[in-house]
Amino acid sequence: MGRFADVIVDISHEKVDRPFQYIIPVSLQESLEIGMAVNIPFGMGNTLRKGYVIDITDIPNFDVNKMKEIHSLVEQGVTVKEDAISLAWWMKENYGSTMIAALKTVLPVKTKSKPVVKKFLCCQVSPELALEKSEEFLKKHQNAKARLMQELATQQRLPQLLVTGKLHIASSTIKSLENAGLLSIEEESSYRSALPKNRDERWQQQKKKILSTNQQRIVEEILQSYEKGIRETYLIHGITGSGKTEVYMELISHMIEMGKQTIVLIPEIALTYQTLLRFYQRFGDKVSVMNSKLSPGERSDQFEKAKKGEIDIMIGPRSALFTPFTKLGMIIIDEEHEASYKSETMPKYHAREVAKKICEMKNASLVLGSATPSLESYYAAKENKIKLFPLKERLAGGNLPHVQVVDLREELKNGNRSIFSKALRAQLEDRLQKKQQSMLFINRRGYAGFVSCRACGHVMKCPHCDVSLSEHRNGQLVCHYCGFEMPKVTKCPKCGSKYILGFRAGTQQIEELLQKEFPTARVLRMDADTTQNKNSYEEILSKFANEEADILVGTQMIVKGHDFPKVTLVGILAADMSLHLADYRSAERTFQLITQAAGRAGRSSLPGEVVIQTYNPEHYAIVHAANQDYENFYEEEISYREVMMYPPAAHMIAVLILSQDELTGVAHSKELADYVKQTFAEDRPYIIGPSAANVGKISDVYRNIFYIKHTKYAKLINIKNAMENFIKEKEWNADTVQFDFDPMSAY
DNA sequence: AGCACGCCGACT
DNA sequence: GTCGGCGTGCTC
Repeated sequence: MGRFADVIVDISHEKVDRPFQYIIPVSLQESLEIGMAVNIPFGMGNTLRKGYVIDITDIPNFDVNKMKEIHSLVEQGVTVKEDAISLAWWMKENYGSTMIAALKTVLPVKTKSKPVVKKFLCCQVSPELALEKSEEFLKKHQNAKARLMQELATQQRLPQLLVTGKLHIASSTIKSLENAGLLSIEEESSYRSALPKNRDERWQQQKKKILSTNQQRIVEEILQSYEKGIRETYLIHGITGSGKTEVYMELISHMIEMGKQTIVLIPEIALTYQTLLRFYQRFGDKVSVMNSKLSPGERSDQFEKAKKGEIDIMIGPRSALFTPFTKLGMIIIDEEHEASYKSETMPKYHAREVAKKICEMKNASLVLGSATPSLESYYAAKENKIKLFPLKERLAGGNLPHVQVVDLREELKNGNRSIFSKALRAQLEDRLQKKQQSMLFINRRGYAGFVSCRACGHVMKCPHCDVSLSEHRNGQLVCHYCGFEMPKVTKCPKCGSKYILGFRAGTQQIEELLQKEFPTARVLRMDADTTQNKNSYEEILSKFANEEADILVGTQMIVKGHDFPKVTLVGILAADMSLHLADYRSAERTFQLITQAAGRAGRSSLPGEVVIQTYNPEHYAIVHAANQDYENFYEEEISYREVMMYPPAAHMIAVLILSQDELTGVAHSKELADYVKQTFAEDRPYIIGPSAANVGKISDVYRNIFYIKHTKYAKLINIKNAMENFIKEKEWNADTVQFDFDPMSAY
């Protein structure tokens, strides 16, 4: 037992992102272990802060006379296990983040990112009085206060992050205004439980289904090599409706028989009542569910259960990966191509890669499944790095749908300006007569409900971000990036015209048009607007499943994992909407979206029909999606990636420079890119940029971006480390630099 | 992140 | 002179 402890302080800031050494008091000599949460006196005021012990040693690295003692253990603190610390370290190294950010990611029980506790500054006086106060402060040369009051005059409620970021306003200033009664600080959080409280008879346990020979073969092969002690990665390429979930469940039940535990990752959007139901029916109380909206208490309960071995299966989104199972046997990642497996906050890790690492550490196997595998996984399969299992038949009764591609340019030539092509309208008519159901899917990426002036073209934009405001149902104009809100305008601020209107969100417009063209049809709509309350998502789906509607209109969210046997027609209205984003994955994403949407049709003995409407019928993503031909899509897409040096053929880091000041942001990004160019000239990295990011400003923070491409991932890590040092030496205090390895989308 | 120190302008 | 806000630097 050593005398000193290396502690990482719970402050996410590069400046304090290093171990601080503390003396272990006699009272803790016996009990202190690596990974424990401790209270430590920190800074000149010796304020007690939380920290994590990452090492215990006898060698002091700091003047022992100046060293402080650990104050105490954190009551009910979560201890990070040693493997979790080394995992955090691995993530910090591979993705570039602070150690504490990595630790908190690995330690999901803590008040991690999601349990949205947002702080708001609320103005306690009228806007007029606030302006008055602002001028008063200005006269007294109290600039910071004046700026803040001015801001509060225009907006009653400000996110605290915006204030501290935008105006460099120190916490002391906020505090003194709070004490003066001019503002108050409100905290906001939203929680919801994943599991229904009252479970009806459907939650009874059910016996397993009989597997097809194909399914059985996959299960056996994986289990046989598992029993031989072989741990590898498997990719199940199962077309929609081929029964991948049955394979997972069979694998899990064998894991349970062997006394092993399983983590099942599912994209958050697919984590629905029905999915959970299936797992509960099979495994009962051995299953637990993670959900980003669970309260910290509920989360901690779940992990406590997992640690004690009271459950054998954890189902959840990305964060469920860090379930502290002691006897982990397998990690299953369903829909492994989903973009939501990539974290958007630092460290920007990919669940697939971290899962691989966890499997190596804990001696477990990794199973990936998808109808449209990511290029990454399929590439690895082709290179024999992972084992591929195709699952090419639909289960009994289901046949692949017939697909028809409609060229919208032709429709226009023939004078059809409506959203519905002639073919689609005829098909809808037909289904209504036959009393079968249809689904209409709109690819809504990049379609915001923005407000613009019909006279001069002026678009209402957020004053703090480089994005247009969207109109909400309550009439407020809202910024989706920073939460800025303002009342609806009736007059164009630029030209004074009163013809300033919001472009209705796509789905709503389609719903109205459907009602007009098919007055007898019962239409349900599902999008971000109609699924705001807790259960509305389930309500809409079960209404549709009970055939209380003929047509379901929706966005991305309707294509996920639901079986509606009576659906025989799927219409994809704007298939190429996502094709022209400046983004190397746009073809892949379009292919996936169309394939998944098309897979909704013909899930029973009734034949299915899919109508794809597009302006680019000859684009390979659309052609191959129409043929449900993954293989050829892959070949074409991978050769493009190879030529262009995009992942997975090569690797790439996106370097995002966030700055308070526009000009220094541009200067720093250029400086950093030049540094890489010069220092690593002989490694010949391929550098794109720097330039302003797509969204050039969020919450008054300017965003500049450049990309570095190289065939060797390890080389990119070297470059990242060098950049980190460069930034540290340059002391760019006002800037933050974020790294994103093999990004999922353009910045 | 948050606390203390020190600079600098305003007021006695 | 001195009071007090605001920026800067440091934290085992």
